Amino acid sequence: MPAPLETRISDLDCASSSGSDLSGFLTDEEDCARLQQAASASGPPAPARRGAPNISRASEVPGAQDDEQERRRRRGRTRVRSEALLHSLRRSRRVKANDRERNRMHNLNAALDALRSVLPSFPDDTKLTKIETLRFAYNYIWALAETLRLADQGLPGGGARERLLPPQCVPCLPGPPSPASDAESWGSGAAAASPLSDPSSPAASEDFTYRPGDPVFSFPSLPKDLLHTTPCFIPYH
DNA sequence: TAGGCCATCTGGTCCT
DNA sequence: AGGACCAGATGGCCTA
Repeated sequence: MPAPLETRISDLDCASSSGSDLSGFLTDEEDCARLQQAASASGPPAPARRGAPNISRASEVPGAQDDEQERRRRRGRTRVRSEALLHSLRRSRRVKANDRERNRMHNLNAALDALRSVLPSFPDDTKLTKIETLRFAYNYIWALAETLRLADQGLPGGGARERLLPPQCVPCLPGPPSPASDAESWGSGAAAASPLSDPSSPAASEDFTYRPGDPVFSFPSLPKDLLHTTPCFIPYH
């Protein structure tokens, strides 16, 4: 059985709105305040103050208990008011959900910005779109793993990262997963799950081809001028 | 002006 | 029950 309307309304958290731009709608605080005001107006009468005489409205208005039409009108007004309150309640919850959703998307965008910041830099005034950022990061990881794998195949003794990547690329790279950060340990996991054997890897897609010595980022949706200003993807000789 | 990208709103579904 | 997540809809802005 649902809680009484006035109880649910009083439970509303009125302090959580972020002051968002909701032109045309009530803010959360406004909604809550209005709901609570309406609830106090239409809810059951407040408990009598201690010592105050407990006198009902009906007894205040002699003859009102006999007026069936008046009671019916009051019931109708109460029902309409309750429906309006429920509508406002839904509205208030919707506004709060919108607020959370907005915040969630902001967090997602912040994560995308963080991802952009660790990808090799493009010209400062160029910002990758969301889909480009994800594709780029995917290819970037794949290419690093593939470069290490090929390098470690052809260059015994490891150290492929240092040999293959120019010094300016080092700040671009995410750190290795463990403190033992030699090329073998860094690349072994990727080699074990080689992108070449993965049908979802760029190498397995007809859109992507990778040959040693090629610039490895060549997915078609990225503008060519961006690709050619990428500093980090040509194997270092 | 069409198309791409983005932010926001919204209702449904899943999870805790 | 409430929050997180998701996908669709919508409108604004920008660019070719």
